[in-house]
Amino acid sequence: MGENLLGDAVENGKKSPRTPKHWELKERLAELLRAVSPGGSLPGERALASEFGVSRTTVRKALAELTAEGRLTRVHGSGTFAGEGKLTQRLQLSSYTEDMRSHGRRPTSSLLDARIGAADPELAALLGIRSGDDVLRLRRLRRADGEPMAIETSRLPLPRFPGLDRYVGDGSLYGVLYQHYGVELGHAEETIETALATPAEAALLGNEAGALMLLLSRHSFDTDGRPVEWVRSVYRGDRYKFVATLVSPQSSDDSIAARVER
Amino acid sequence: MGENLLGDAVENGKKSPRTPKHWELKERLAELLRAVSPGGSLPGERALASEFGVSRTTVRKALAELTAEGRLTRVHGSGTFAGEGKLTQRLQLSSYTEDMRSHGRRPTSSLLDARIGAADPELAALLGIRSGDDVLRLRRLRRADGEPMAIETSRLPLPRFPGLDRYVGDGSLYGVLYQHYGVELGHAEETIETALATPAEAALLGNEAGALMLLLSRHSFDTDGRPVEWVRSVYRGDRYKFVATLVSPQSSDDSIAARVER
DNA sequence: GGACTTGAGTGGTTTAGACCATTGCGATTA
DNA sequence: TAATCGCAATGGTCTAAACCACTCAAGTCC
Repeated sequence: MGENLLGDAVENGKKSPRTPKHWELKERLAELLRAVSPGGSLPGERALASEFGVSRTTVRKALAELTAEGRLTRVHGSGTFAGEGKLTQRLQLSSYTEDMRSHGRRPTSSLLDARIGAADPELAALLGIRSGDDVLRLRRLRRADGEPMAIETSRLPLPRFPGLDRYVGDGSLYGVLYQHYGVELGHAEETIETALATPAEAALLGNEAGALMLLLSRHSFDTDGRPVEWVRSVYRGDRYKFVATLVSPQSSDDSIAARVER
Repeated sequence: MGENLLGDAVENGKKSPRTPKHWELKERLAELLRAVSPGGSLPGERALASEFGVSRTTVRKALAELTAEGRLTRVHGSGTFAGEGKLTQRLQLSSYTEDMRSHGRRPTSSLLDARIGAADPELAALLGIRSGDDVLRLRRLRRADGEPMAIETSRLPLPRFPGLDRYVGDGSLYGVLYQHYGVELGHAEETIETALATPAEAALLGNEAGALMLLLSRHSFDTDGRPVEWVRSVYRGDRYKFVATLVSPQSSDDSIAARVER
């Protein structure tokens, strides 16, 4: 079995028995969980603690990991329930709306925030403007089938899109850019990393603070290669995964990726 | 300010002051952390607890989050230290080795495991073979500058690559596939999601069990569209992030060439 | 009937304390 | 000198207990 690999570090039968209780408990709870259909409920923390003969603290540590993995959902005054699966989001230039619909989900998006501020030097460089120029900052809450999924913060260079703030609503940003400014997206550079939910994000997402998140940053350019927007989005890690299709670079060995990156 | 959005849920001045101590503590520790250069050490848990007037449990909760975010590194009998930054890995068909080198890192890769087993129906479908056919399973530990970064588990259809198990070592798998079987990769489908490190993975990565991980699954095909391998890799979420370049779907293939010049 | 109150049960936070496992260094020893 | 031992400090695990915040349904009141 796979665990044998760990055994290598152990000299002949001396100090192997150091398996924390919450690991074992987590395994047993995961097993118990398999018998529960999505949305079904589990016993309370205190009941589990006495049933397995451990403290409530230990139970909570095991439950916390299962929750972080998306296998459990916990509701404060209510109980602990089996988790739902993960949705997938394709990494592509198409809009969130299009992509969700293609997965048979009903996407909605609400504007939380729209404000204008001055660009700091770093942001100015990203957006191709001068430091101190006006930047439009939009915050959106993305939902799928009514469930909050992600918080998206876009920043756009106002000098390039004068009056953009007046066109923006709950509708498609890319549609506005095309209709009013003739801008089409050409390519984008995305980075994906892990993060933990801040209290504010958790409150908006119906999540818990400290929950696992996928942090996606997108730097978009138009078909002429000029910067269009810079976006940071946090997605619920327990409900989301990303999909990308990669194509062979060999067709022209001097392909895209390696050289674009300075 | 942005946080005002949260205030909507609070009725007139009644129950706003519900900020857990470990949130506030985390902020203060993060601030304290800014004054420490990467690798520098922080006070011990007990010292922090008494200094901030909270219990050690609360300190540990705050430290745990900072650790999960990669801002701290903790070493058991030794101490707590400021974290290093994150490396980036490009999502592309090129090999791990190439990619790391292009970032100025010294990549190494060791074979942990090579075994042959029978494919279950699901795996058989992924690899384009019949259920029960032989599958070669390879487990590799990837390092950058000697530091363990990821565990990669590849599965390849032996009926398509007879004798492959004899060619495999610490070298390039894709090189072997090309030289002995004339196979070149055409495209791949990748998914990225969050996960937590299992005890076994943590032991190999020098990590802690329960640490944040990026789980990357890759389904690779050759230039003829036939399945070549199915890979699951876990990357340290505190040390890694992924980068992808997206191209516009509407302006077909030649858009790539256009973009390269940019 | 409808609105309100109440209380039991749930998960969330925090404490104080005990003990374990690992590390690293100083003192001791061969 | 070089190896070993011991010990103190560190982070890791676990407990028992208290209290808070939220939910929901049963009961109450109008």
